[in-house]
Amino acid sequence: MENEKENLFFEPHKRGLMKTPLKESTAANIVLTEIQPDFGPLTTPTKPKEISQGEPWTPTANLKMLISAVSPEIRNRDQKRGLFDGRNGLPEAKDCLHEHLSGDEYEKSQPSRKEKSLGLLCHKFLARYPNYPNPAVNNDICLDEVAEELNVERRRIYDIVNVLESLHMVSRLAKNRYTWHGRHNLHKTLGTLKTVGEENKYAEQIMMIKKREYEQEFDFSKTYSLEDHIMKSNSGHDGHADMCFVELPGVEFRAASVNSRKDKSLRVMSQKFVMLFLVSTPQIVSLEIAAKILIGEDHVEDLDKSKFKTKIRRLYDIANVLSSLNLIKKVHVTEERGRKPAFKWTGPEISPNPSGCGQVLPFPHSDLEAKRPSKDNCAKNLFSTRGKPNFTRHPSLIKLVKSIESDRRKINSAPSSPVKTSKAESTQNSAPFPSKMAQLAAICKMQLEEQSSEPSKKAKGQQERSGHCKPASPLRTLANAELELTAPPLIQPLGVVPLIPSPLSPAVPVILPQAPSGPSYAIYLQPAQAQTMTAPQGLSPTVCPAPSSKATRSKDPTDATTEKAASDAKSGAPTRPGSLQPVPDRPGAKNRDQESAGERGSKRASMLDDSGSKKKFKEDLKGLENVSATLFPSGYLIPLTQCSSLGAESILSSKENSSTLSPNHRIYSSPITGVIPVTSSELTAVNFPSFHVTPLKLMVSPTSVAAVGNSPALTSSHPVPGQNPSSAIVNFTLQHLGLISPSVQVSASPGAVPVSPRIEAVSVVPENVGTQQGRATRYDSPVPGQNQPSGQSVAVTGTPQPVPVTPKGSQSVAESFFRTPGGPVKPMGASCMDFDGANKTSVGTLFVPQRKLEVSTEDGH
DNA sequence: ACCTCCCGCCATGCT
DNA sequence: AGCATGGCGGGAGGT
Repeated sequence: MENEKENLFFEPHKRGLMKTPLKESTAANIVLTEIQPDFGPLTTPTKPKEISQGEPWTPTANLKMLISAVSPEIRNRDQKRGLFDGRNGLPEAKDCLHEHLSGDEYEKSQPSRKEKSLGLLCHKFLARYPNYPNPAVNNDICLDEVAEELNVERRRIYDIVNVLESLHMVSRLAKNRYTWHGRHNLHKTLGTLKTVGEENKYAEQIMMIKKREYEQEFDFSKTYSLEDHIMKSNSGHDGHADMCFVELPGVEFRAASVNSRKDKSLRVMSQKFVMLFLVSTPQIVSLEIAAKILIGEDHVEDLDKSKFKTKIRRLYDIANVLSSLNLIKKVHVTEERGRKPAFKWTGPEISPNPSGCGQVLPFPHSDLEAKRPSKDNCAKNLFSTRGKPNFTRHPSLIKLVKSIESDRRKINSAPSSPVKTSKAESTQNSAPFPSKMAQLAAICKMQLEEQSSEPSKKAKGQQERSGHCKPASPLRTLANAELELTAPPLIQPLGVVPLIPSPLSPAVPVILPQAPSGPSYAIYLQPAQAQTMTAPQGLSPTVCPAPSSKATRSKDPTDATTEKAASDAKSGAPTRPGSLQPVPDRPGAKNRDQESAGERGSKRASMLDDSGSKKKFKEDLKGLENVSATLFPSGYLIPLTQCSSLGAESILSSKENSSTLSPNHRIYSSPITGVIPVTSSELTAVNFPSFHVTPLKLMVSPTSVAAVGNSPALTSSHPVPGQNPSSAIVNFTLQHLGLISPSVQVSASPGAVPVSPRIEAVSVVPENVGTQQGRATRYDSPVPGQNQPSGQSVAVTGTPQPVPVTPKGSQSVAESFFRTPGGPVKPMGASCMDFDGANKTSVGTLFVPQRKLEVSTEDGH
């Protein structure tokens, strides 16, 4: 197991390389490996499924047990696998299954549709890689391999990868090969997307559409005009930009070039979709609106139903992936008309600028930087070369890029012939499975241990793992070590943590004392994930406000808090491992290097021009700068001391979520999934285009409320293990932080509680994301148990605890702070990045709808 | 009956 | 031509 862990942590892709060691771990793995070769899908195997079945579950019996416990379905799978294991011919195996199992049984054994969901698949996928991979290692992803390991058709992997690519979490390296960047670039990417979104006036478009709709309700004639209006406007200036794929500095190109094909595609749609969240005040976007806007861009004119339908389908695909990343959460917005599916942004708040202050990209750039105000400057100063500008790729540029890339690819691809590797890697299977196992285990663990007192330990363990650092592995590089070290501190709950004085000190041994406090784990895991994990089980910390709140329910907010925490956890979860970690790494440095920085730089430079349009950034940035400065002078701040960490987290979290927006926003912004923006203005603005300003009532379901309450701070603050922090505390904290408005308190009762005067009736019902289940662990999970009992480690990830309050912000914060490109030091940039948002805001404010808006989060289905 | 969205056909475009 | 990508929408599972 250890080996596996190491491998996993270090470099996911490496696993393939590492495989050998992995194999050792389990005989089964070996078998799989051997078997796989037979398949010999040099080309892309059409149906990995078969293959996969055999492979995946090699993991330890313990894990299996856990998993089985978790789900009967899983159990069935295992059974199947067992059958397969022996076999060389998959078909035969299947037959056997059929024979052995009665029709019903067989059917049962068949994974249900849910099990095949893209969200779950994405979770599995994500579990294979660390949120913050060590750049030094090559984190290559072989699509074939992954498809096999996950037992899905490659087509599905493309869906996931395309979305991840849109976020620059992966980049195409060559045919069949992608490089995993994890979340290193995420913040930056989001910043860029936000900027682009602003440029495109998405917020305005949203408002227009809403307005239009609103009007339509009573007046058809108007509708059209409005629509046309909107559409035109959109298509007009923005249209062009929209079509382009927004690239990030370090990561992007290949994909685009490769895919020059259709820039609209899932990738672009994904980016646009994300932009909508980033620019809208409430950060809640309904599918309907998103689809309209996306269609509008392409073809304003026809809102053809079929087209709309197709768009919606795609959006679901994208949403599933984003949900798995804990960036969004499914909610329902209820308006007069009825209830509409929508998604709420649960990711970090982002400043308009390319966030990456010191981030990742080393390439110098120009325009963007120049434009960028302080943030960028900060980044620049800190890292001269680094600030990468973001830009939208211009079609014209694409060709150039392509040629360049093609050359590069040729080079890259040659070596890569994926197939073989994959097989070889197949060995990895062990790894992958472990991850799965880990996830499952994590879930189980969470359930079992929710209440266990040791969360902190687990967390630590997980953290390390998650961090992709392999705990004991000799392999670790300093960087990793640093990461690990830093990460934990950040992550850990305020109270809990100990140790490492500062993230900066890399030398410090990673092991954190695991305090009994539960929260610690929360830290590791990003809230979002945590949630996810839980949710599936029904544990849903988030969901159940009541339990969490028990401590003190004095205010509903508490409950809300819980939810939030959960949601946060979810959101954070993906990141968990790394999220907190301060990864000093320079993301992708390696990869980049491989790619030829020079090319990129040049490309980018050219790109910059294109992107150059973003003057907005500057403005935004300015605002952000101020904010950031105010909030956190420097990333350094973050000595992980408990106290400090808490403060930082809270702050950060609040920042992120609320982002730049006005104070009001903060409240809303809270990562909490269900949370509804308390502030009436924001909500109204976004949601309701209506011009009339009317006070709205916010109806918050308990859950949602709970969510509100959850603030990262809380999480961090509460050392208490799994249990939710007392609601009172939470409330206090939140309020204190500004996450929640005092007025907002949430009531436990299911009924909605009027929050702000303005809001008349907004009810939020938390829905859990469908995928929640699998999410839990990522990378960490895979390794069941090195040091810790397998279960524990897993648990960390998945801790179901309801309240793990990891603040989203914490994650982001951590990232920003730690991420110093060069090293530990990167104060300014990070800080800058995180806090931005204040300035922007709100177009939406304009309209205050009289309508009532209800936002409900779905609990797990 | 509606919401989701899996599944896989088949177009597209690179090699 | 062969293969990698991925657009697309039928249609089915879930609720």
